[in-house]
Amino acid sequence: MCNNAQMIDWQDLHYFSVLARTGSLSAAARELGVDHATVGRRVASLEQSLSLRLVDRLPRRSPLTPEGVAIAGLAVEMVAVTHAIERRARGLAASSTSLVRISAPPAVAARLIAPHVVEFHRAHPGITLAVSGASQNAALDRSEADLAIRMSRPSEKELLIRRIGAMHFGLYATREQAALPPASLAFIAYDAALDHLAQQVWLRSILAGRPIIFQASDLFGQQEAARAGLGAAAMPCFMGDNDPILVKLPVEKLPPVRDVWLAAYPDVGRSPDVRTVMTFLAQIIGRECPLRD
Amino acid sequence: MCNNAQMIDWQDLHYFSVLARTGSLSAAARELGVDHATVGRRVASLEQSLSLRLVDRLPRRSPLTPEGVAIAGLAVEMVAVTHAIERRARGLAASSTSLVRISAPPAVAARLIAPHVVEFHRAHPGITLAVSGASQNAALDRSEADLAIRMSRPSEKELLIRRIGAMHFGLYATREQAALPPASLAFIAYDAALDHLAQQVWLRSILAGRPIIFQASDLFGQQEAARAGLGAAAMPCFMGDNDPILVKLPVEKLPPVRDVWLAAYPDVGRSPDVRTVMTFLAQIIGRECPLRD
DNA sequence: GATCATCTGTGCATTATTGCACATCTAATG
DNA sequence: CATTAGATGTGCAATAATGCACAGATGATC
Repeated sequence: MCNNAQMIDWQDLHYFSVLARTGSLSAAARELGVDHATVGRRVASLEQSLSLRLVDRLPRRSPLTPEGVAIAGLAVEMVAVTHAIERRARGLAASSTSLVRISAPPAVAARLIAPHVVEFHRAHPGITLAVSGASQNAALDRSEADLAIRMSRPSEKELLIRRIGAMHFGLYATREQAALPPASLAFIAYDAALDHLAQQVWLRSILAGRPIIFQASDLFGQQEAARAGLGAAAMPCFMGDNDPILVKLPVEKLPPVRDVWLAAYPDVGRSPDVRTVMTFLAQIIGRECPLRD
Repeated sequence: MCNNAQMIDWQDLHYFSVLARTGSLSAAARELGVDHATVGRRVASLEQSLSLRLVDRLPRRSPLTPEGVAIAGLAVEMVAVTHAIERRARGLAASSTSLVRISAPPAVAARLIAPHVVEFHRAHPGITLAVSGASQNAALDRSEADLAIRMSRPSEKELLIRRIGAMHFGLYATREQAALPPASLAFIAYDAALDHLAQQVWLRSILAGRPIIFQASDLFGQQEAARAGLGAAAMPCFMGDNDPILVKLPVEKLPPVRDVWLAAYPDVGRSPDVRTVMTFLAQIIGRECPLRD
């Protein structure tokens, strides 16, 4: 009923140990990457847990009380243990540095994932990413990939499946092409083998008698052709919007939105490395292809 | 930009160390007093921080991986340090056990605070409470009390002042009295020295020619008289509602609501013991006299 | 073999924590 | 002595963490 005497929150001890070493709430806050108010509250919480005053709060500094010095002397040991844990963890991770293989549609692999791999690796040196942009679906059941990004929901029941983004499409062309009378616009599309794709169906539905004068088997080719002024191409917004040469054209019919799915087998998905990568992918794709517009 | 490689949250380590010792999320959760889902998330968070898999998650148990055993072996040292901190803190607190003196209106002291002092002391053996129910306001500036509970807002600017409750009043009598025709009801009130109190003003406003046949200088006397069937008394709801003999009567005019204030000098209010007591009082009074109905 | 108790995982509502902005104070500097 | 920079404390909005309820799985028990 009386909640004041709860067990110590170890994170309170952590923040206190940094305050003890740095001498001020603000300096501790900078080192911890939090607000100084948070450090103040955490230390106050520790004082309540211990029923001890650890810090004299003055307007410009927060020197430790004698009791605070005593507790800080013990907390220092926890700092040492934490550093030992981090070193040990790095050693364990390095001795079995993890390879996580991702299969994704080529544009997603090259334009959404690849640009961010550097920062991911910097944060997680123990994880190596292998990103395959093959256009056919890699077989997860044969361990050709650990993670798969798909533009349609995988049907296998035993997979862990997560919807991580919504890909929006638009019609893009150069400024010169965009300035032409609409009736004289020409189009760039996939070849017939990909006529089933939602964005291809959509593109065909807005032709209104206008010609497709170039067919490519992938988006990169379509993008290059559009950039060269050949005509208008249906593209994911993350490609079109980030291309300084291209502009989005107004259209009579709403373009499609395709869900982006992330799939993995459960046993693989339990691995913390794979989960870390899943989180990273969800963040990257969620940012460029948000679930809500 | 990539948040996955944050510094370790020490509380994650804490939860992991309990999981390591107890063998299951549910057992760890019971010991920690949290939900098993919370333990699971905390351990997952630690795994992401360390980029290590610490636990094999099976449907009914969560055995440690070899890496988990290694990290748990280090985390045990943090457990030992935490216990040492707690013992040291208790020793420091006992060597200067704190007396915190509270001044409060008599009914608040006796009926709201006193019943909960046992549990407070159990949780905080290093703090002794002295609760004074004197009806005149103890002087904080002369250190007659460390904390004061007041039914009107203290006017001294230099005090820390906190509104901790809203006291509601009602008219209470025995069931037999309540069954009488309203015109024949008699009343119990304070004596004239307390005519300025809001609840006394209210009571006089609803008399409608009916008599006050008993005057008492405090609420206890009024309560006992009401319990004896003498008539109806205006009382705080926390007294009337908790008295099995009394029932609340319907009234034509809304009874008053009086704010409950907690006051202390800032230097005293910085003491963690005093703050602990302030939190306790705010909880107790906030529960019986909530700020919002 | 059926049933039950207890475990883990997850979506969503609720609660707690944190960040932000501002006020106030003080030490350092010119 | 005036000004400035940087510290702490606090109310409130925003965000994160937690609890709850439920589903599904499994080991123990009958």
